Amino acid sequence: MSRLGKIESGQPLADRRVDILDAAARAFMRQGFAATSLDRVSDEIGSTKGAIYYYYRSKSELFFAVHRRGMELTQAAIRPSFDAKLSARERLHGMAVAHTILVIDHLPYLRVIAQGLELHLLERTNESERAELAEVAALREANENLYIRVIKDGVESGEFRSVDAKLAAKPLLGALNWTSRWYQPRSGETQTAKKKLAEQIADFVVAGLEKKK
Amino acid sequence: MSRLGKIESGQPLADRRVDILDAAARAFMRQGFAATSLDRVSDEIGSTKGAIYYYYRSKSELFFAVHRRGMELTQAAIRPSFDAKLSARERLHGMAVAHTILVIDHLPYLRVIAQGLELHLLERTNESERAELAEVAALREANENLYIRVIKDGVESGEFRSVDAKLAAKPLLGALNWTSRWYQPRSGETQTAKKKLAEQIADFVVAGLEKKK
DNA sequence: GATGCAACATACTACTCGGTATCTAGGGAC
DNA sequence: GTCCCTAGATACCGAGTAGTATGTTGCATC
Repeated sequence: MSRLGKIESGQPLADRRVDILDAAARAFMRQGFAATSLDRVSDEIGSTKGAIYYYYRSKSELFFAVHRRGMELTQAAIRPSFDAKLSARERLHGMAVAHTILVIDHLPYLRVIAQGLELHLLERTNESERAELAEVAALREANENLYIRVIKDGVESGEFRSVDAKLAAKPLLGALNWTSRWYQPRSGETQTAKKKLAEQIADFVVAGLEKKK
Repeated sequence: MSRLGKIESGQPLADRRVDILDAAARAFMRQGFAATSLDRVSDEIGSTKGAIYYYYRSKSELFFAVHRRGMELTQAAIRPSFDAKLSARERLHGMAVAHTILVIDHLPYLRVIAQGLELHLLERTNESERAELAEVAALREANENLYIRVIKDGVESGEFRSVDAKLAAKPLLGALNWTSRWYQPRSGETQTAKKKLAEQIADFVVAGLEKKK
């Protein structure tokens, strides 16, 4: 069997890749890129560095993979509300709720991407890493663009104040992403409790744009 | 004296301390704590590691000093508006404007504290570092409390929606702190341009709390 | 003009960690 | 039962770096 494919008895290869990625996300969340050692990451799955290097070619490739996964999760979470046939206000509200619940449910990935790719990676990298970096940046931009577009829609429809959508998206995303920094997972938190929290944050960002009337 | 430094009777010692702190803030901003080497920091002021260790006892002490300075700057920036005898709405607006302008004017310090103290420092530290960490956390809380109190005031006066002030402060601070992540210094940016940007962000966070009427 | 101290510079040590090269268990295929 | 490939484990190296121990320079004071 060639690269990533399953064969009988489950999908061992894909599973191990995911195990490693999850462990890396947790480690990067807690300690950041530089302070995280691959020995620690492999310890967490009861394995050694050899396992990681079997699936990933370098530490930074693993880091980028965490970022990409986080971005894709985000896109998947907010897309449906963005595409819904509703008012801009309701679409934005739905995006913000979904975004916040995503942060809660996938905290390691979302906190890592909220921390950002550390900039020194930009400087001394080879060509392939530079390409991955560009890809991750493009994914980030794609997510941001969904918010920019819905803000524009709301301005044009008269639901929102007359703001510069690109600029307005910044504090809006800040409010949402910040959740990954202060939220502490509560064991046994109900789905309704999560949703209530998400609604309050969504109310805040939507109200920040709405016209007073 | 050989190196650039004191000439006559100024406060050479305090100046050098500030030089080092500024260089450290810039380095920590760009690369984070773990990836920043003290050799690099000292290079930036045309000096060597010996100079740093003359003024600071460890790398983490230097890191904490950057944090403390950032917190103190923040407190100093938002205090006046908090204390002003105005409506809660106007006080919060003033705080947010001052906060944002501070971020722009002291980006290295503010971005470092927005990144947060990396959590692995919490784990394996000695007693004195633990104490400094507690102090920095207290300063952070003090700043957040100013926002919480003004939100409460606004709720009680009926200017703001009936929100949980502690919870509402989170996305609000996220919107403000996020500026340190996306803002790129423009050489020759005018004071009015900065203020215009700050006003728009302040409008957003205030509107997020206000009652529609 | 010898002494003392402040303000560093220099040299060195101990240790961590990314990456690599090599080894190995185990399960199909024949 | 031999081959062989997958999925790692183990051992190792070299670079980078926090912290330290010691050297050095210039000014101030007597």
